[in-house]
Amino acid sequence: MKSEKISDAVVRRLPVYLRFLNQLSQREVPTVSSQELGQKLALNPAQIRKDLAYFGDFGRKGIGYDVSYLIEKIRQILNLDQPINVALVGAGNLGQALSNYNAYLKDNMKIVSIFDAFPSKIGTQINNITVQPIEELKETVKANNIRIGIITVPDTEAQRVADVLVEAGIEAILNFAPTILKVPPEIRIHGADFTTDLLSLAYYLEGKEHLSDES
Amino acid sequence: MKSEKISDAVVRRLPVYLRFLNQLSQREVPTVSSQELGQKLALNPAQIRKDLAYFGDFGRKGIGYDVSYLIEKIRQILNLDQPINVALVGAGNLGQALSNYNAYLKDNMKIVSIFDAFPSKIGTQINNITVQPIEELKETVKANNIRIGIITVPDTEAQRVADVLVEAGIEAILNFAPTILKVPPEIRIHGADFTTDLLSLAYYLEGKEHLSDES
DNA sequence: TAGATTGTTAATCGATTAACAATC
DNA sequence: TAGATTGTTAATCGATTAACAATC
Repeated sequence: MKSEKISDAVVRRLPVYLRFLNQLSQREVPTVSSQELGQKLALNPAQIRKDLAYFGDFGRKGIGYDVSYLIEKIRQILNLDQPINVALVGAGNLGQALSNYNAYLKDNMKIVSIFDAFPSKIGTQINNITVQPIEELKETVKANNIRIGIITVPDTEAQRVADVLVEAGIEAILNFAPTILKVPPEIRIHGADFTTDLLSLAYYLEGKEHLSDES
Repeated sequence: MKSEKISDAVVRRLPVYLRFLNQLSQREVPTVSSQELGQKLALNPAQIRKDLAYFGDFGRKGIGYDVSYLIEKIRQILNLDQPINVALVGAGNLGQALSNYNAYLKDNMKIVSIFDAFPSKIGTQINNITVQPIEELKETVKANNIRIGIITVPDTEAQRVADVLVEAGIEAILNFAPTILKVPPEIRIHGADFTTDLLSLAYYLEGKEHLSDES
């Protein structure tokens, strides 16, 4: 076990491990090797061992990793052994989809409040949560111990919403708007803009060569 | 201009450049420097110049990049100078959100068909597109020159859908299901699972130290 | 004991950044 | 001409992978 700084690349693989381990657990598989994990997750086994070894000696030589134990450990590392409250800002189509999509519920994460700026949205119910005006965000975040904010507003509003979230004391933001947001360095922010993903896929389409002008 | 292989990291930045350039274009800004791009996009200017130089000499020394010209070039590189048809598989909440979210329309990408396995969904209209059964996917993809597939079905169905898309001759897949899909190497696949993003954010929350057992 | 598999060091690979001559 | 900024090479940095002693 080292105490080097952990790179984001490593951290982002942890939920991937966790998800697959949960599947193994359901099937009551007792142990798993880095070999098998690597095969199923399309990762190098050495990388998996190294990732896990940053946090502790979780495996047993000659045996592999105990599935239940590793799940418990990864959940601890990711702070998922405590409930984490999330606020969603933007009750449009995407926001509604995310709030319905409660897959992270079992991981102790829960959207507890939803905000919108549009008057016609305010007061409506989404999954038993009443949509509140953004003016109430700060107070609600503090009162409900909300630590993560999800931004699903139009890109023109995203920076303003980010500012409000930061002011309210949120610690991390998942931003679905296609804009680079400016936040203080202590706030963790991940971009989740799928239009970027989709457009970049077009690069790989065949049938048209990328020739320079002077060809 | 080189003809090295272009890394995916570079390709994924191109849509980010494009998006910001489009904003500049709307404001009728004539030219932009790598310096300014870097500042606004939180990237190193040298990296931006290097990224662009892979594809051609688009800038002018002492001046910067002509906004309109660079937009045109990046669109060509990304194959966005031709219309690209997209199929969406999974007409649930997320799928509906994506199909409403027509931000990529202006980039020549268009969802032209929507598929679902659930009988109650089939025949319903989403944004003027009639939801079809997955059985019709192969034929429709071929008939409509659909080249990209978006998967928004439950993870248990994702691999099966991917197989159908591949068999239908799709060239690239954007997968929102939280599973690692197996596809032939010539198929480009990007994962867009936001639960991974969200869970990894929890790692960065303060207030609980990651101590080893023997501390 | 023999086979399997970890944790970790060293080697490799690739991506980012700095620096600067060329030139608008 | 002086200032700005590119394109590109070289230097740096960081992440991935290979290899293997330790050991279950």
